[in-house]
Formats: sequence, C-alpha cells, structure tokens
Amino acid sequence: MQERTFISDLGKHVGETVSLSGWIDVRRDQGKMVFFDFRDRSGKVQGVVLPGSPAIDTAKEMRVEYVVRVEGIVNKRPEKNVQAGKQNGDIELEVKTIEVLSHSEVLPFEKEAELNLDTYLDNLPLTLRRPHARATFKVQTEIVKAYRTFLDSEKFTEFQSPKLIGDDAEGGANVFSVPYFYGKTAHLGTSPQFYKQIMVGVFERVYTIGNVFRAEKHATTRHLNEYTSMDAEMGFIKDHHDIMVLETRLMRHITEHLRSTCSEEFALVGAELPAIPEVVPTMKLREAQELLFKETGADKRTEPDLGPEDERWLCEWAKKEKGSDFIFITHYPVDKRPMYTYEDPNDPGYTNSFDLLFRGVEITTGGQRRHDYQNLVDGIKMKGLDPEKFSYYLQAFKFGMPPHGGWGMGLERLTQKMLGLANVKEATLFPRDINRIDQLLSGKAADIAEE
RNA sequence: GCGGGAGUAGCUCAACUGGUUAGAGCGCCGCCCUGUCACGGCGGAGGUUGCGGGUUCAAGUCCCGUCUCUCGCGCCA
Repeated sequence: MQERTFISDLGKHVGETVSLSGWIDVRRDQGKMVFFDFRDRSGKVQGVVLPGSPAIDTAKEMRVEYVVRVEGIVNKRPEKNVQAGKQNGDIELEVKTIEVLSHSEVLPFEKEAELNLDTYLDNLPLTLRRPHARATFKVQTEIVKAYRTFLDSEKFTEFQSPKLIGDDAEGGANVFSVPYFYGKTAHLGTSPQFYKQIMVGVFERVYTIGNVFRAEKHATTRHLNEYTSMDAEMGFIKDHHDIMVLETRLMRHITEHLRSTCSEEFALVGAELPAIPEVVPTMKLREAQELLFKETGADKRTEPDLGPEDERWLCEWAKKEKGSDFIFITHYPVDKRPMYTYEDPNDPGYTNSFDLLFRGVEITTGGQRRHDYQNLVDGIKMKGLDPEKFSYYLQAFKFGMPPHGGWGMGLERLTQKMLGLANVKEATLFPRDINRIDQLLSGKAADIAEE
C-alpha cells in the first residue's frame, strides 16, 4: 500500500502515483466522469475519475463527507482548466482506486451557508468542520500559544490551579456546587485568583490558563457559564501601571504572532488584526465618565462602573481619536472591587485597578493587590467578610508577600472580538449556557432533567 | 430575574391589510450530461406553519396561554 501523501504536498509529486486519505468535500457528477474535491487537514485538491477508470462505479456511489483512501496520479492541469489563486489549482488527481473508510449520512444543514446560531450549536460535531469554525479555533490556538511564549520569555512560571474549591469564601451566589465526600459540598472555581497570588510567593511571576465556572443565568453575546481564563500575576511591581505596560506588550506580541501565523484565517473570516499603539489610551473611570458626558450628554458621573453601552462608546472613541482598538480604564471605586484590590494612596476611595476594553467589551480585569497582611485583613473586613474563612489564603501573606498584581483575561471574548464574531459561543468549541450543557445526551438541559 | 424580537420543508427564508391546493433557493431521490470546480438540464419526494385553546363563514396571519430560540439589561471575563 502506498504511503499517505498530504494534499498540500501533492504539487511535489506531479507525474507520480500517490495515495491520499481524507474526506469528500464536494462531488460533481458529470455522468460518464466524476469530479471530487478531497479534503484533509492540509487542504483541498480536485480529483477526477475518468470514464475508463476502475474507480468509476465506486465514484458514482460516493457522497459528501465520506472518508476515503484514494490512489491516483498527480497531473498538471491543461492550461484552460487552471484555477488561479486556488490551492492546487494547477494540478489534479486522476483517481484510480477509491477505498471507503467510513460512510456519512446526509448533512442536516447547508455546508457553506449561514446558519442560525441554534442550528450551529445543535450540530457542533459537524458544524465545527466548517472552514469558518476551523479558522476560528486555529486563531484561538495561536492566541494561547502566543500568550505562553510571551510570558515564558518574561520568566513567568506556568502552573495548574484546582477547579474543585472547598468553599466559596467570597460569598458570591454564582457558584456551581458539587457533592463532595463525607457530606461536604465543593464548588467549581470561579477564578484562580487566590491560588495565583499564593504562587507569587513561590515563583514571583506566574500564569495559568484554565477553565472557570460561573453559575449566572445570563443571556448575552459575551457570557458563558464555563470559559477559559488566562490569568497572570507578578511580584515586585510599583503599582498597576507595571501590569498595564506588560499587558500592552503581551497584546502587541499576540497581534504580531497572529499576523505571521493566521493571515489566511483572518481573511477567511473577514476580520482585521487589532490596532494597538505602543501606549494604549488610558483614563480613570471618572475621566471616562466626564468625556462621555461632554461628548454625548449622557451623565453617568455618579455610576460606580461603566455600562456596556458606555464601553462600546469609549472603544469607538479610542479607535477614532487614538487609533487604538484597546483602552484601559483605571481607578474603579473601592466598594466596586474585590477585597484584595489595592487602594490608591494618592486617590482615596479608588483602587489601583483597571479594565482593558477591546472593540467594545471588557476582555481583562486587573490591578494591584493588597500584599500587606493586616491591610488585606482590613480589606476583607471592610467587605463584611470573615477573615477566618480566608485563613488558608492569608497564610501566604503572613510570611512575606511582595507587592504584586496581575490580570484575568477571557480567552473566548478575546477570540470573539479578534474575529468580529457576533456571539462568544462561536468562539467556544463546546459552549455551556443556561440550556446547553452537553450534546452527548439529548441536547438541551431542559430535555434531560427538570430543575 | 426583567424587557424586546422570532418560531413556516433537512437548512436559509417568502407568503401585502385574515381569503383557493402554504411557496422559493439550497440539500435529498431518479433520469440525462467527457472538463466540471457552489457544474449544468429535466422530473420527483418532502409541511399537523413549535404546542394548546379562542375569535371568525374563513387563521401561517388576530387574541390568550405555554414551550423553545435569539437579542438587550443586571452581573462579569
């Protein structure tokens, strides 16, 4: 049996007999002869089964998505049949034998057409094979790769954080519970926050990429009940600006990495790489609200946070006025941020924290943390929480914790906005939402069990 | 949880103010086609208009209820 040749390599084998393995992407039956587009992980090529070919009877039976092993001769195409600008547009495979490795039922949707989100999600095992989805997740893979490469080069240490958490010490209601041993209840982690801070005491600079879980019944284009959080935390900072500078460099690195690895995918999806200057526009929350008031008349100056509409407006402003798809908003009020957030000594009541907005949506929250033990205990008490419940976490701070800070970044949101996808679920392989937990059963949670 | 929009063939959609037998494109099946590349031509199958009730001579269309999807808000990444 011939060794497998990948479709992208066929150009090097003109005149030779080769064997390729893959899927039937398109079938064009001409009667006496049949054309196919074959697809494997490396690309596509046209195959032609000529009238006298021993494969002609089999060819008539072939259907889209059949998995086949094909032997044939790689031929240059006649001049008039060359398809300029198309992969393998100058060659084709003259098919001699077709071996069916697997049959396929008829697809329940149109292969190339736009699909409703519902149809797309209900058919993920198939719809993920579509070029648009493949491009999306190729880009996502490269984002993660670039994230790692950059932080590794900055001497960060990657670690794995637990997903089963003993108690929801912060008291949020939005956690999933799971039965644990001896009648205890565990929870699915909503953030690796405490662990990464503890790890600063170990390695100074750490990052972790992992899934987190939010039991919120939200129904928006930017929320998921399970998402991938790309966290980082670093010691020996002066304040939150050190973190913002590093994150800016990181985003520039990711952008350049995508430029060199994913230009085809961006073209296919119709997206543009982000514009990111060396210095990303930055303003305090109150400055942003003033600007909003001055420019639009919308008075949000007493609000403790920005609404989605405000975030979209600020991003448009940053793009138009500063040529940036990104904007940092800093100094959220103390009572709007978690108990570990560092209060700005020069701006009491406000924190050394920031959000990074990208194309209209928050992709990052970050900031400087309270590193002094007593200061952190005060922060916990100020939130009306019980320091006793944080004793495990607090140990790290009793024994010398450097000034530090970090960020959490939503991978799916970043991917969504990079590619201009309408819904974050399109940037998630197997998204979990209020109804969709697993397609292995009948598809919708509501069908599986009543609450 | 609250507020919009939507649900018609396998998919994407159409059906003006209620009015014959609910249509189209794609897909599917059959026949024809030796250069197609989203092949083409001819023919065909396929519908309890989400579900339940109501108004009416007459309901895909109007009303009530219900389920589902989707978008926005809250919360957040």
